[in-house]
Amino acid sequence: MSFSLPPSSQKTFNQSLREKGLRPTKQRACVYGVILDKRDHPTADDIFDRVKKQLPGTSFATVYNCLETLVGCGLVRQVHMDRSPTRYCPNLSPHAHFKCKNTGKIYDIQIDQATLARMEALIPTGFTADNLDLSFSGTGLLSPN
Amino acid sequence: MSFSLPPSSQKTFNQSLREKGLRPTKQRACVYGVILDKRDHPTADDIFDRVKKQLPGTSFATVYNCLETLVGCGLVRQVHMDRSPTRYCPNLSPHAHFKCKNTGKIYDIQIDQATLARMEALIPTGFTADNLDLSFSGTGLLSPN
DNA sequence: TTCGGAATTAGAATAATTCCATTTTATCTT
DNA sequence: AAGATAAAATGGAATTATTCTAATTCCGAA
Repeated sequence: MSFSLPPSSQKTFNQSLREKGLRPTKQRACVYGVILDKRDHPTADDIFDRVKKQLPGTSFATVYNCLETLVGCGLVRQVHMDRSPTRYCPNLSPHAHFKCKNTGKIYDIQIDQATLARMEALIPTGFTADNLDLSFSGTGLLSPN
Repeated sequence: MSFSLPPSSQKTFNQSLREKGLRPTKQRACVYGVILDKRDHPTADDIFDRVKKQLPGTSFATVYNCLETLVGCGLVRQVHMDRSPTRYCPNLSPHAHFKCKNTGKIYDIQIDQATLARMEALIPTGFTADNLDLSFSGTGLLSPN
């Protein structure tokens, strides 16, 4: 029925899906699990590899389906940097992303409430945003050049 | 030699390319021209169609090559919204983008200096950003639902 | 005016993602 | 508990934006 998720995540997982009338399948749990487990902003490809170790029969399409479902439930978020492959992130608090051009590594950067408010204030009247994306690219700590 | 660009843009165009030891070819001028002409954040595809009207022999690869060159010279900027096709924009002042989910239209939103400074202040010490992207998605003016 | 590197071209190749038709599974009903 | 039914998973083909490659053309300097 379910899969090896830490108990509190398990509960959130079941609830979020059930709220939308969706089934908490083992594939969905597994995908969610690997995203929670190693918070390195994996791509669908990375996730596929990790999921296959636990559920060998899983197909690529299923990984994409599960990811779409999890995003739809608000359990994970997509991270887009330029047109590189979509990455997935279980951090639901308001945060920006920083991509190091040397290492390719992506860092979460928390956004404080005041700065968030200022950014939202940029939106002209009459427009309603349901999504905000802030990202930086450059060089991170310990990166030469 | 060159192409139909407004005189002041023509000058910027020639200078920016020459600074990098690149040639101001007619294809490059034409691509730059269509981006300046209709500031609707066109995709490479849109640009290809518009360029072909003026220079029928132009290939897709050339459009991509020219765009890459223009971006490299700082004459135009890429706009990325999720994983939809890259769009191009000649607005070089600090601005965010708002994409209306109903119409697909993209709007420029100016970013004031104070807000820009706050966003830059989010970057942790030791990190150096050479690029900042802020984008919103939601519903724009006059969009039903 | 000729040479050499830069730019352009057409088409093939790649990579991420989505689609489709079929099979399997979970849940609901009895 | 068994069967019905709708949802989910599967494998492979298809799509789409973009990049690559190899051959040709062009421009600018000597």
